[in-house]
Amino acid sequence: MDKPEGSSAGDRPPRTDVRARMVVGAVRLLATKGVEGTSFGEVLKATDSPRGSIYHHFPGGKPELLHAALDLASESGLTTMEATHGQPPDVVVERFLALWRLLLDRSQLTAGCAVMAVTVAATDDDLLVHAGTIFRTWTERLTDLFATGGMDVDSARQLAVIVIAATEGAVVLSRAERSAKPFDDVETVLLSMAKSFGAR
Amino acid sequence: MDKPEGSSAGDRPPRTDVRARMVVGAVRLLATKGVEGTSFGEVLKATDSPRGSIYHHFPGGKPELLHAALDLASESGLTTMEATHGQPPDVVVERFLALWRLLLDRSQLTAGCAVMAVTVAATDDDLLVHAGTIFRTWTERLTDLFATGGMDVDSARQLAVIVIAATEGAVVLSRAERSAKPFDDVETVLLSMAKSFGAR
DNA sequence: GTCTATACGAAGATAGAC
DNA sequence: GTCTATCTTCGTATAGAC
Repeated sequence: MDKPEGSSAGDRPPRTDVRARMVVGAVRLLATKGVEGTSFGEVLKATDSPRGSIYHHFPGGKPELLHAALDLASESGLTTMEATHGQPPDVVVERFLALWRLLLDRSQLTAGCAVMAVTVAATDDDLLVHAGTIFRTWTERLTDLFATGGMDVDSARQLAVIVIAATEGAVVLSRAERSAKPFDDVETVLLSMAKSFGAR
Repeated sequence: MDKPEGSSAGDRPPRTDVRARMVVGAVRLLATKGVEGTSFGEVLKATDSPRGSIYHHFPGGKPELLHAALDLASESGLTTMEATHGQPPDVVVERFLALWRLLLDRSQLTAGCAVMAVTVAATDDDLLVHAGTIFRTWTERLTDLFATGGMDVDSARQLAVIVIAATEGAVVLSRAERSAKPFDDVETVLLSMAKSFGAR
């Protein structure tokens, strides 16, 4: 996980990876404390990064950091989805939900979705558009997977949208209520839905 | 809720209502700009209130303002629900969705849910608990309405949770994507669900 | 009940040394 | 590439006059 820190020629770049660490930290902070709580100070403290390198790695300041965090969050969702290619709809739904359950479990119900955090804070217009693009991409990807799994396109899109909306909402409910129950209930309903939808 | 503060007996209180205006403004700001954007400065500007009266009306400072905003948001949801007492589940769902659609329409897709905004920002523990209580209360109330409408209690609770989760999520998606389509899709699915659930 | 003035700290951002 | 120092803006909060 750490760098070789090579010396001579032909070697890999120094790879301090401070930037990457900061982006990961930003995603985590967004998920747990929102945009407000994702100050450079907090990111630095959480990732043990040198203060002097903030504007070296992020000349665009905080917006650039947030955009980078959105990209990372987006990818992590997409990666999970790709892994379910070829599976039937209910399995795709199950895996998608498992990603979020893992987030809730590991954080002891203190973390949510970084993309949602940015959407809700909505300070910057560019950031809102970026978040919207991510949600749209997720929806399209899920739709494709459901269609590949045998569903007709209209049903596939409807299922994709409600899976994403309900999951995002469920994460918020479980976080606020400090209980996994809302998430469990939503999971039960979504799974049975995917099965009956899949029949079409 | 407020104290008479009167001098002599029987007279109406001065009713400047500055406090009430500020709370309404705070709810709106929370829904559109999140906790970060709901500074006293913004609230004052938005509600055209006198700066000097902030700590007169809210001795507890910003947390007190946010708690008051949560209470108001909670009530507005509950009021809408009460109005559907005795109706069948799909009508209850329809009315609940109509409340959120109105919010999206009137704000031209720029507003979301104030309770969610507080949950996601999660600065203060008391505020998170308060938000959780509201979600739980909404869920219980919806469950009652569905049960009264003829559903068995387990189905009623499951339907209540997914309606709230999916609606909250749909509002976020539509806001971020600047399109009512995600909300429309979720509405379609939830309504057909309420109908088939209602049969049990 | 509302005003002004002000203290205080946090956060974003820049400049120049090392 | 990282450091320190500094500037500015903003938001919360208090004090005391009107």
